[in-house]
Amino acid sequence: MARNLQDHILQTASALFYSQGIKATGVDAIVKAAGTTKMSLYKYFPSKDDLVLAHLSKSRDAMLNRILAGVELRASEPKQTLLAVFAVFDELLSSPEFRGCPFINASAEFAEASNPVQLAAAEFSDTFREILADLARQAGAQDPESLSQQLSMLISGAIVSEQMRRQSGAMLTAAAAASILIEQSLSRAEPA
Amino acid sequence: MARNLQDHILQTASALFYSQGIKATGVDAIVKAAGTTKMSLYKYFPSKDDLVLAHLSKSRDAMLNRILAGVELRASEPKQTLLAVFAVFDELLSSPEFRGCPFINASAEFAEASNPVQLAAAEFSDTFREILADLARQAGAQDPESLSQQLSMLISGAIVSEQMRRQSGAMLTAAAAASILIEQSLSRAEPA
DNA sequence: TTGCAACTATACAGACCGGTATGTATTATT
DNA sequence: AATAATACATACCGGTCTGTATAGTTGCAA
Repeated sequence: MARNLQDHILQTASALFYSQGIKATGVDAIVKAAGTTKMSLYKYFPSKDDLVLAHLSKSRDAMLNRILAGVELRASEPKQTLLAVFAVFDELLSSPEFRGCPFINASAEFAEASNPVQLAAAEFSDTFREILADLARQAGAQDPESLSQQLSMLISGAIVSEQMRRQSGAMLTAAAAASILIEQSLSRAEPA
Repeated sequence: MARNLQDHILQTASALFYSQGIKATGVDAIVKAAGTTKMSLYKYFPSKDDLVLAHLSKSRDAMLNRILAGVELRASEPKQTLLAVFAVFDELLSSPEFRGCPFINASAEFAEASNPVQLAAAEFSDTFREILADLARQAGAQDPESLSQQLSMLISGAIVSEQMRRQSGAMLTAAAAASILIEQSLSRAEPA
């Protein structure tokens, strides 16, 4: 199952952090769930904080890969490519394991602005927006920066909405709004 | 300053819960900040959970009052009334004490779906959406439910965006998107 | 077979958590 | 002056937290 113990511990911790929250998950619980011992855990991760940051890094990579793969899979005309991002997130929200965005949640759990967890969350947020901005630019949007920020806010909003009330179809409603905003931005960008 | 001790304790706790997070704020810290003792705190709030729920209830009332007052203050034509909500939130985001939405953050801190904190957060979210839906209905929107969900998602999204990166002007960008969505919804609602 | 590294088992340190017990000072009411 | 309510002071409880120390076990390789 786990090629090496370090990965196995990280994977176990990651699942617990996401499903129960980071502060709510003790090291003992991780050790028990992973079927290992504290000594082994602390061998690979010198502190819980290191483990938390590794979890966020892993989540970051998984999320970005999933988005890029989904976009590539559904890629067609420019507008549909942007909407493909919403389809990817709609899949995520539909999973019974969905428990919100790991970065939004982590940002809420660790309040101090200087905390490394906050920085990791902010960095992911920026990267995601840049991806959207690139897609918007390729689609020929009038103001790719604004459009990407708006689409990213719709997605974040749909995530927290779905987190509070499941099966609300939030991401589809968000996609409908996105469609209108994209249309506007593309039509205004056409030269006369 | 504090007319009675109970209010004073709640106010102190509320500020700490919001600024540092709920789980990160211990009872001892609240007692110390309020200049009182544990015994007095536990007289009025039988458990920390009770204090947390009181904090959310207080935040709920404060937030709803602020929104309604802001809307009434800026009320003019229907569309501007909806956009007034965004102006209220832009004010909130501009405060140096801003640390995100108390309910989104609380929802992230307490993961279990059945937790009373989750229920309080969901209830606020619903109430807020109903207010937006009423305004959208009064404005003559084509589909007030969808529009209100979209506007609410833009606002939540702008809040988390601003939480991760301050001074990003997220709420103004959200308002621009809202303006487009409102326009569309109103124009489509006009009978031919 | 010996040796070594990875891993396990378990106990513990020290701090902090929410919550309680006991007793005292202050103030208002009667 | 007697009583009752309110708040304070302080010490303590059991439990949990992150992190460490010590010792035993396994498996593989020379």
